[in-house]
Amino acid sequence: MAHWLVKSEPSTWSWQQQVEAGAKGTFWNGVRNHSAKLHLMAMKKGEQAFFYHSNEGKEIVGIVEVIKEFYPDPTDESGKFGMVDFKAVKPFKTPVPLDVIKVEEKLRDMVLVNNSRLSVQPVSDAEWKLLCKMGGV
DNA sequence: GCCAACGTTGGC
DNA sequence: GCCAACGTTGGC
Repeated sequence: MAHWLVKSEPSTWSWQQQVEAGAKGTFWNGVRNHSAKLHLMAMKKGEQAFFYHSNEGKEIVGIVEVIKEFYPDPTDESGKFGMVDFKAVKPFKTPVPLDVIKVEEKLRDMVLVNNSRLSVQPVSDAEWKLLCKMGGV
């Protein structure tokens, strides 16, 4: 099973809001990048992703799960992009900030470190396990 | 608030 | 189809 990492600016959509959305979750729209779109399309229901706060916090704050696979984004006039639905699974006991990820040798190949602008990215099994441990989950 | 990195756009 | 110019993202 694949794992992922999604980014959001807290001022746009925060972890807190994701939690408040509850079990029915919410859509994840706004992706207008083809690499990110390909990752969204590859997601399967039940797969999990890290929820990362960009700009403010710059840390992984929790885990979300895919509850609806890729479907067209009605707010995209071009019709090229789409979105998935996520629900919050559980918060990190200890959020893992970017600077900690950067200095951890095992995480230095993460897309988050090397291509910080990609808003949806894959996470390897090893990275997933380590980050869960670091987050106290 | 600044600026580097990246993606996209548009002229040729 | 190439590449310069521009806009956006996101770390600092």
